Amino acid sequence: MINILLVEDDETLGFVVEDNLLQEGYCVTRKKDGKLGWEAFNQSSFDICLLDVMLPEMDGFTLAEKIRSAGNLMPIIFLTAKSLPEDRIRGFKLGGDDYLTKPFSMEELILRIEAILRRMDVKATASPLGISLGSYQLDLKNQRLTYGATCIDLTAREMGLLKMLAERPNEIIPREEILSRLWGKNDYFLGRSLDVFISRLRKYLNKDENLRLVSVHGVGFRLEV
Amino acid sequence: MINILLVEDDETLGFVVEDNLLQEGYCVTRKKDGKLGWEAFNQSSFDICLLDVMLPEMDGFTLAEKIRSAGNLMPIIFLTAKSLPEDRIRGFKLGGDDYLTKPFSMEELILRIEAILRRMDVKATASPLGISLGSYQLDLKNQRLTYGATCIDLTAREMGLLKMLAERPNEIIPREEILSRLWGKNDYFLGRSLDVFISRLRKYLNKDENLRLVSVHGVGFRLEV
DNA sequence: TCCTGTTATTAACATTTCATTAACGCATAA
DNA sequence: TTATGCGTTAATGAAATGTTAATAACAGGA
Repeated sequence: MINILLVEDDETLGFVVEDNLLQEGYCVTRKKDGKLGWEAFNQSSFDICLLDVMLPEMDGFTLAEKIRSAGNLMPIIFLTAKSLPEDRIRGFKLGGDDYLTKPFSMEELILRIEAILRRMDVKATASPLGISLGSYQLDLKNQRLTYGATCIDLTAREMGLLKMLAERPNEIIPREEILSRLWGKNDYFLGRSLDVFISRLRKYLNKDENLRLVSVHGVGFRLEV
Repeated sequence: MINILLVEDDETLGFVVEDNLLQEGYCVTRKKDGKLGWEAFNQSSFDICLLDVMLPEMDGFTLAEKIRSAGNLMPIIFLTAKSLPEDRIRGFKLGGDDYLTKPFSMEELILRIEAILRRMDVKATASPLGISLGSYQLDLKNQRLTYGATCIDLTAREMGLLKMLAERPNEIIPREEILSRLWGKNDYFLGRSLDVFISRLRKYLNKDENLRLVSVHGVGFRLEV
């Protein structure tokens, strides 16, 4: 379980960020000013900090300095409205830290968090490193599909295709979209190639009765769970 | 034993610093340019870095960035002739780093090193001197691989590669990442060179049945334990 | 400087892997 | 029915990798 300390005074933004992170499977502690953030930091242990820069009581940079001078090297991501001069940014990045200028997309924030956790080699076994598919488990990191004790190593393309289908289950993914995203172009032969892969995935997935890879004639494919 | 990586091109200054640190009981590895420093970083493990900023081949900041983006949070002290703007300094300090303007006294340098090590004290024990690999033991310090009574002396590259694989066992390490971190660039021939090393490591590791160095076609390699 | 041993790289050839293409049969829709 | 789309298996060929040997680069010593 990954613990995140979020210090943000804006109620709306804070709620949105917290909510999204919770949905991603992270454990979030939210504080409304620097002082409360500092107290929270001292009371339990976190894996990563998200600090707003402009905060009441104690600004984000000062809080970060206190955390650092307490000997803690945990990664910090600053959320800031004003853009910073280039060399200051560079300084932060050297420290293993990062910063995001508001407004930012949650997608972007989550990507950065994941990147940092990966860099820190945190064994984030509970996060989106796998997708469960019925009684199967798709291991994105190791590019393999496990079913009980048995596991099937997938090729890069098989993985890409299955991931694409599994990310949007019970939804038609158009052939056109698959081809353009995975193959980059869309001609007759690549279309046939896709069919070969679909056929193979069906074979891999046939252990689970209530997992069907259905084709929608003339449109695309749907992975039903 | 505290390992220090010192990257300094000035022969005189480098010698003086190294000598003083040795007398203080530290273990020092000295390199003459950024590129060599980066290689050294990848080949063994250090507790702290002293980087000159102005270096041939690759400057100190760039080297620090590479170290950080390799996921390493070890403290870095920059040795610099030019003084830096205030907010840049602040950025470095947030990162647990520090900087000294030349000329500096050895006394001052040693005080800063001690201060940083004290701050890190909690984590000081975390620097691994060896990695166990099934029934093998990888001795980072002596750069050798032991299996029962027998031991194999590894070359620097063999060590760097095996270390990289062993640090993240059961996980695919992309060819691309290996080449860019260990070799610094990624062309066809270096790729073949990597294959030669993989082949050799397999030979070294074939005593232990349940230790497999698997290749993932088109992606990279995985060391399974 | 010239050796000499060590190590990394390149060459050369064998082998494996995998996406694509081919081939044939069935299903679907007009 | 007929044309087209899809399912499946097998054949093909290009690219990636495995392996061994030859060469190049390099450091250290005589």
